[in-house]
Amino acid sequence: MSQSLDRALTLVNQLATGPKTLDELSGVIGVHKSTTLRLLRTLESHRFVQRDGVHHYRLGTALFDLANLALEERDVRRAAEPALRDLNSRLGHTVHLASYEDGEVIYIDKYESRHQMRMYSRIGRRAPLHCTAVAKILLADLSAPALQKVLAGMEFPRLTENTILGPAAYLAELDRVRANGYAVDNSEHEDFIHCIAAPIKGARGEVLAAVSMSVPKVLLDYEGLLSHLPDLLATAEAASVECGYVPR
Amino acid sequence: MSQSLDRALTLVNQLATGPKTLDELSGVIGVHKSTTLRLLRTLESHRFVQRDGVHHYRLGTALFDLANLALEERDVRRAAEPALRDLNSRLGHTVHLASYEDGEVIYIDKYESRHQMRMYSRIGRRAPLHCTAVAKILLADLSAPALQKVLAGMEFPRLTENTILGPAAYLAELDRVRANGYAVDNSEHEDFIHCIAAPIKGARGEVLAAVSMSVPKVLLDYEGLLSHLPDLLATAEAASVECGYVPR
DNA sequence: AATGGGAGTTGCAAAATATGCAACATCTGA
DNA sequence: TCAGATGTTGCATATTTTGCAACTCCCATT
Repeated sequence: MSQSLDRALTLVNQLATGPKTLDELSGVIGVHKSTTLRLLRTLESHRFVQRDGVHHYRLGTALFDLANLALEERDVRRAAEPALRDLNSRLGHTVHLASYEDGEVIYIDKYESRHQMRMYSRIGRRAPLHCTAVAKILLADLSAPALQKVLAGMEFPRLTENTILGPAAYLAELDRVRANGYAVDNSEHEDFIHCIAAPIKGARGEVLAAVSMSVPKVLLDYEGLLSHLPDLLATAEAASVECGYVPR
Repeated sequence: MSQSLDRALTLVNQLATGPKTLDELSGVIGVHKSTTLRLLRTLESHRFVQRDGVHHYRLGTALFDLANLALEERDVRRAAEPALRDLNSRLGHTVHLASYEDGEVIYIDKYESRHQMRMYSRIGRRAPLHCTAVAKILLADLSAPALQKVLAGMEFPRLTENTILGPAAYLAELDRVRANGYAVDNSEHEDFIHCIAAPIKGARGEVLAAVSMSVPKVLLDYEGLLSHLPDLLATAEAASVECGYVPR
């Protein structure tokens, strides 16, 4: 649509593979080197590229600034939406997005089950800390002192016969979560529902939010639920990438 | 130089402050909205911007990719050079750049003192772990198990009367380094030289390298050396930013 | 020191490209 | 259904980009 802009962006992409000379770059976009030079100078004036001594151009610092600004701007909810919606529409189960705020875990988004049986939960509502998979994911990422503080205020009411009942068992569970990279709620909250959750990460690898899938036991037994883990983890990774996370 | 490119880059910069509508963006660059639309579409085709539902454009994921590629491409030595050269030329003292590689600390760059007395050191040479400021910086960032492993193979030969002589004292020193954000070598290596060092960090806050300034005691006493800490830390931060680090 | 080659830079004229316009399309809310 | 706001397209115009060729600068080689 805009030729010169298109060429310039192609140059930037090319520079991503390493520093290049003026002639190399001219070859890539197939124009005269004077044309390339003028494009590079404009890019340079916006700090998109910089000269690397003589004879070489490379990506400039504006990219870092922009990427970081974009990250601040971008909120998890919106960035994760396509991946979560996809998971929800493919499997038809309830998908929740939750985030940690100041000692609490809050549901910030929800994609309804396509089945009859629906979960009682609402955006904005707090998730119980001791018996939900999302809370386990989010608390597992806290620093030791922050976790201790939260733990000090936690209660462990028995809700089902699987409910984790005390700090020691809960800490051990968090260790498993960290080791596995996912969390489960094996009917610890309600007898008839179980749930798996995975972390959505940001550019620095920090956990921004947790995504979970909740399924009534009548539809899928525990083993069947766990078989969806790779799918859930892939969903979480796709959402993470949208939030600036770099896999591996 | 290239008008349309310049306008497009201005748009990208503008979008960094948050999602904008077509009309807002047209206003910023002062052209007809159809022109803006065409620029945005080209940017969109390169994933530099993306449509945020309707009515809004925001920065796209290409920025993340490019920023990360730029980081991999960019090596510390080259990225840190301007800042280090500046420090060296302003103060005239020896500046070293060192990095941690597989249990060892290696000098990867050096800017010579402008004074008569020069340090015996060479690029590519290993720095002693127990008595140099750069090693303290780099080891202080290791994970606990990695540090233990290095510590197991460390020796603590007495080189001066200030040399740290055992693992316990060394670990305590590393705690101080972490707390302070800088390290010193208070004549622990050679009687007549002392030294301060600071970390150069990458995009995820990890320590990529350490920069140090070494000064003969006859030129500057210990207090005088420490008075240069703010300058050294500013230098390290400038180099860090070049490596993708985001302050605060 | 002179020479030659490679890389970068500039002015200019030609022409391809980007632009504004106005008409049209689409969506939202009354 | 309509009004208004926002987004989109075709087209003629002229502005902007382009390639060219000449020139400079820097380095390496003789």
